[in-house]
Amino acid sequence: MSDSSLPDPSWTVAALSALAHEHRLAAFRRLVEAGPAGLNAGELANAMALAPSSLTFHLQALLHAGLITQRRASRHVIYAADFTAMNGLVGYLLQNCCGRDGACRPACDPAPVMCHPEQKSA
Amino acid sequence: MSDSSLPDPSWTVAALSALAHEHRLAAFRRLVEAGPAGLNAGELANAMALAPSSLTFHLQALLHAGLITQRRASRHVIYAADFTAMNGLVGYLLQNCCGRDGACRPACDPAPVMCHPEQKSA
DNA sequence: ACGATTATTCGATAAATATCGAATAATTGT
DNA sequence: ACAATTATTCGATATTTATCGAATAATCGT
Repeated sequence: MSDSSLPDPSWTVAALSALAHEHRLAAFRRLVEAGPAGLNAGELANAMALAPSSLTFHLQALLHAGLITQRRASRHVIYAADFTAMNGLVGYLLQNCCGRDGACRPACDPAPVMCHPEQKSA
Repeated sequence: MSDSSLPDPSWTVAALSALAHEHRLAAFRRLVEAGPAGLNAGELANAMALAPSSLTFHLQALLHAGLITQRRASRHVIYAADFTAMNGLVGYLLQNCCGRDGACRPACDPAPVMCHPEQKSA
């Protein structure tokens, strides 16, 4: 498998823009930390010192770029990182911005790694 | 080994911002294509339909973020992609935005790859 | 030294982004 | 139904970004 359909440049720009902000990168990192369970808007706004309306503004940017998902649980709205989308973004960068002969390829470095991720995915 | 010093979040935001624009992503991709030899400002401005002053504006953004290098050759100014910097950016995303158990790891997929880039780096 | 070539800086201007408080919507508990 | 809780939308405003033409700087050829 390996879905292999790479994102197009215009989506990539949207995704990069979404992450290219201090607060949004921080929020996304927290959501990555939280895993599929996600975090609600209140927890997030509380953790980062931000007005609720400002946080919503940033979450909309991430949501619109498809990097996070949104669901409702009673009166909370829960956000979670979309790892598939992030996967697409990293894939795009590796394939288009790192040169043909892998001039930049940190991915395999940190561990011996046998190059066959499990990809559990929920 | 493995330089291991990861970029800090604030540099990461700068690098993401630099790439988060249609023209800059396109320019960077061309520079990646061109490899260490690079391209001069004129070739770049010509290839993309952009006023020279506008291109300079975008190249400064990439340069300031450390994603490209600049050197002079007679009356041309030649820009080249900095693969080490790109490496750092991808490394940051993989380590901080992809979950602990590698929820997003496309890097090892495309090729068998033996993970030893040359990194000439003049 | 002079004109031609190449690129950057300098205004000026238009457009997009980020911020917040106040008003509105959605949901729950009583 | 009503008050309380949680989150979003709606202005209003300040800041940053992007764009271009014109002026300046740097280098080359002759």
